[in-house]
Amino acid sequence: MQHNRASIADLAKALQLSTSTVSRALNNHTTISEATRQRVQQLARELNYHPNHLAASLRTGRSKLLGVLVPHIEGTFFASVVHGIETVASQAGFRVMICQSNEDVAQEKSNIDTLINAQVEGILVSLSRTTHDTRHFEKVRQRGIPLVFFDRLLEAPDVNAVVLDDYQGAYQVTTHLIEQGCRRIAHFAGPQHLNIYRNRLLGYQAALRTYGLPEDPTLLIGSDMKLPDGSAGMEQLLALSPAQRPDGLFSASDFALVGALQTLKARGLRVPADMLLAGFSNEIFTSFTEPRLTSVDQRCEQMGQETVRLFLEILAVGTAAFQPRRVVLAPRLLPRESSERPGPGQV
Amino acid sequence: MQHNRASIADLAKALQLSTSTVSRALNNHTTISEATRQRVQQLARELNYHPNHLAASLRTGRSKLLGVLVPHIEGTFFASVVHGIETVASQAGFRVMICQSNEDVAQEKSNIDTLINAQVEGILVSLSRTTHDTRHFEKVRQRGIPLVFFDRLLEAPDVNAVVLDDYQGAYQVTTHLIEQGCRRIAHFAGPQHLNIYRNRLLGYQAALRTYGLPEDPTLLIGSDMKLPDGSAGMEQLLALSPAQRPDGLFSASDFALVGALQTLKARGLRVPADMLLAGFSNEIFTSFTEPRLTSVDQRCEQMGQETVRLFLEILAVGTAAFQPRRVVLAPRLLPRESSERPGPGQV
DNA sequence: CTGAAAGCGCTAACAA
DNA sequence: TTGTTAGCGCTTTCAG
Repeated sequence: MQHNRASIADLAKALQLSTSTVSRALNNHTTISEATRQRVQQLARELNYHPNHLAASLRTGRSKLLGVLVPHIEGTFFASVVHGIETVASQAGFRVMICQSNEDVAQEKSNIDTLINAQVEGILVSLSRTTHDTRHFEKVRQRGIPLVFFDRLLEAPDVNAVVLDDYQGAYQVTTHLIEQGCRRIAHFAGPQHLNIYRNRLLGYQAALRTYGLPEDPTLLIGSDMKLPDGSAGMEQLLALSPAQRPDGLFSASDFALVGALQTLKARGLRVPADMLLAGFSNEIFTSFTEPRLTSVDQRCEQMGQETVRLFLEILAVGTAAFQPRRVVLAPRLLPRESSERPGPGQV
Repeated sequence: MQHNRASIADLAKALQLSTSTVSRALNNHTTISEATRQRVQQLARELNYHPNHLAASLRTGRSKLLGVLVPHIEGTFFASVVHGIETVASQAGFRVMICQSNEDVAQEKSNIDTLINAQVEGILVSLSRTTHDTRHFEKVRQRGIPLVFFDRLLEAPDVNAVVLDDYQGAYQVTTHLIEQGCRRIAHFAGPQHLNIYRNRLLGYQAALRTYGLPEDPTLLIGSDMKLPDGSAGMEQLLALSPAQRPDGLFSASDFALVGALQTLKARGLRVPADMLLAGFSNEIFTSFTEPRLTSVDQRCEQMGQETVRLFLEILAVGTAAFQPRRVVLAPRLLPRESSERPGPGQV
């Protein structure tokens, strides 16, 4: 007992009991006398006993470990989703193991191995930006480990997933801009192999069609959605002839939107007087800029919670028997100053 | 092999070898023939073999697991520190288990248990805001588990820690404000039982003394450092008589500073014309506000990296033998528009 | 270079 | 209600 690490065997010896009895007492089994239970738990406290989860997991085949694989945890979105995941997971007695792919497929692959080796009972994943196929998830299926995607995924028939209705969110925000008077709305689109950016583009286009507005390809700018991409995109838009210049912008990312805003200001243009702006994700800073930026809430916490719930369902039913399901969350438009129709009293 | 989960025993049987030989082959032991090694690794690949870390850890007594306990992962700071931790940890072959205390001592306590039970080989921790004593870390010491604090800690003689020189950072930023012309500088201070906020206050006071400026208690406002606290604090400052009103503000948190900025603007005051502002932490949004906010870089990534390095050192030397050490990182002042001396040409 | 055997700490039949 | 026994998958002496 070099380091004061008592084991069940230690307790058993000290109390003249068998290890099984001690184990049962510690786990509050029903088939144990109250007296023994008390004695055991008392001594456990005194000796500062801590169960060895490794050993228990190995024996039971249940690690009570849940793997989470995200592109990164910077920014509001993934941090909040992870928070939602932890809340529900810990309620269900699961510990969570978080891995970051850093938007890199290679790391995503090796993280999958790490999680499998750690014997997680399930994997919750949001794909990296550089992931174009999901063959590396085959081994997860093969092993019968429940797999649930959230937010970012590759379309496939039989996947479990929790996603935001990005199409609907984009449709709403675009409609909002139109109703505020915009007629030429630009769109900053993200990598189209990712469902989220594709759906945001589709929602944008659908809204234009609904209102009979033309889709002008010069107003559609694809990028990686970082802040500098937004600045560059806006430069591109401002280079257009006055007739071609948009009166509104819907960016699929708040970061790119801030870049656009900064460029507009640097050029002496005003928001919303000269152009209306709207983004996506409701990053914390959208309320800190001037003007505050209209955005779409992605239900981050709820997404995390639902993802775990879906995992728990699969676990209960069994991977083989479970009918793959997709949970779709409703987005929420958050109109702010950046998309307020310039009043008649203004210049 | 219900789920295609091959074990060493399976490989051994298939190859007519002993499990020990297979184990050695998989772990690239030297005492193994190249031919056998190839055969084993080949089959392992074919059967999609994944080692069971649980079993290996149980046997070797080395989990290769590192516990990280943070108040939360929202915001730039902790997310970046965690990133730094993961980088160095994974290089050293450690997996990382992240727990969030949600700024709650009770959760901090139970997280400690979780980590101990998971058999982590070390614990890296930044204290929750509600932690006033560290008795719950006693069991970590008792078990001889290396313990390293970072950023937030309670002063004690024998702790291992990696911290920013908050005193120096505060001293620099306050000096900067003074050099920009401020004579009455307010300070938003955080909970004083936390080293970081105490040291920031001390640095602020030291700078005032250096320049012979009086310390006016009406300019010192303590709070929880959230955004609304900053708004309230600024209300309080603006309620002062013109003679008492400060011409500069150093907030120990960027969030509170944004609150202050918003209140100033709402009252029709301008920054930096009417008041100079500076914060701490270099949150991402400090570059998104108008004006951009002066802040102090906390070396987040580096802090994470150094914390792991210190842990690895302790692990190498042994907890008992290791002479507790404190690593202090140098802050970096980032002057931005919010603290630019109002030029003579301005109103 | 390879094999036999023991055991990490725990749980769960089965037996008493 | 408690004890006996076996074994989860792996590593590691010790022997050959």
